[in-house]
Amino acid sequence: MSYTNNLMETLICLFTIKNGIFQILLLRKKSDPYKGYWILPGNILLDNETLEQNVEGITQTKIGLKTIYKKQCYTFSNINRYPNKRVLAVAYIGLIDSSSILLKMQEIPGIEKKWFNINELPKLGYDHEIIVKKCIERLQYLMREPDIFIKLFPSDFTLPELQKVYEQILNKKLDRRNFRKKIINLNLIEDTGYKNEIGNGRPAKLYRFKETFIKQLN
Amino acid sequence: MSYTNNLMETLICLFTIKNGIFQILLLRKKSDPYKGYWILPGNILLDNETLEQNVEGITQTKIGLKTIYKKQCYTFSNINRYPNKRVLAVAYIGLIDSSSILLKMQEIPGIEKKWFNINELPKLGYDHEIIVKKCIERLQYLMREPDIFIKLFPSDFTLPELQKVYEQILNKKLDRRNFRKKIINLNLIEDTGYKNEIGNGRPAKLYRFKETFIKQLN
DNA sequence: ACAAAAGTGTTGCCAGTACACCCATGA
DNA sequence: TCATGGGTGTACTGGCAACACTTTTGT
Repeated sequence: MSYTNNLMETLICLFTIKNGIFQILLLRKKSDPYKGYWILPGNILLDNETLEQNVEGITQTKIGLKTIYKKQCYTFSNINRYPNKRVLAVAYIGLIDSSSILLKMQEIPGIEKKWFNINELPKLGYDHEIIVKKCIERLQYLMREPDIFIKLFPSDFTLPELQKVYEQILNKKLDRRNFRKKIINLNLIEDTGYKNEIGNGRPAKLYRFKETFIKQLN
Repeated sequence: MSYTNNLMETLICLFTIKNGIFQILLLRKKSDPYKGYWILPGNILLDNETLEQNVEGITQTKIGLKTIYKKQCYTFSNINRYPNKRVLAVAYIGLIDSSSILLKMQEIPGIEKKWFNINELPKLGYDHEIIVKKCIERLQYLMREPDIFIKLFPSDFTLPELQKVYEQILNKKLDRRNFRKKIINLNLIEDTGYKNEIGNGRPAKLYRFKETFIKQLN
């Protein structure tokens, strides 16, 4: 019974939508324990930084991005979540849109990272599967706020694309007409006048976030 | 730069309704730093316990209750939230009803505790004022779920009493007729047939939680 | 009788849901 | 011309908000 060895780590569940699919970023573990497994990006908390600073550090040194939108999710404290030593974990949800990934995410030497379809997760190391599950639950909750999707989703986009995002995250089918009505009534997006020309069938209208909406986010 | 000294504490914002007033339990700090200040009940996390076990420990040894309803709220990590050393805090919301306090809460030698009206908080030690604020915000959120009030509120009760609870926690006036309609439509409570005889004016009907509702909570 | 607080009903509005047909494009 | 997927309107429902008068008690 002592209290000198409570290490603390932060973990990031970084979500995005790539090619219309809800995905999460995982890193390949290069050393034991769990060598070869995929795990969440994370880091041990240092004495002289806050959790948020630590998350920023992970973002830059392990993910290869300058900054991400993030929200604290939950703190995990099972005794045996780590082999050999006691480590608590504070999980953060991170959100990023796919065009920011393309434009801004750098490769980092020695780090193997990969986006996984949320329905096709590999076997994860540690208790990270539980942590991912909790973060998804919280994200479903966050999606009640209608302005979250701008974090996940780039301009320009079509409403069918956006609907598929909601359907994947909330894990249920939505009615097309009702969805359109709801999103358009939010008054956050506008028609660009352009159309998405790819794919079968009638081309979908391209929408963008309104300037006023983007501004008020900063 | 090291990571051996990250102490961790849990803190409990224990809320109740006493005499119709929304209150929080604070303890008097007996030693420096912040000697004489009021602070949240808390404890340093040990190696061999989870956060929840630690909260249970506080509940029993510092508050004098066997168990409480609790929910993790948020983890605080400002570098200077503690003088001299670095301590992170995981805040929990606790809820208890006033008749459980009367029947079950024990005095503990050496501990001075007191319930404070939420609008008349004394000067708090550490960053506990910020933590209380965050927990109240989360509680307002929790109150959206209509079954939370059973944790805070004993049977039997009158609807005007219950309404005052909501008004205090949500910090706004509610319409009496609409409030009654909403609560009664939840179908969670029933008329006892008795009336509250004290006070001026027309006596209010006494309600109780339905058996079926109480059962499904366990 | 009057002061004080509790109880009660109606209406309008908005958000959510269910549901079926037409439109634009590529093959 | 047909297959594919996108776009649109209407009607119903339930929850929420606004609002004023009557009832029961103690003094």
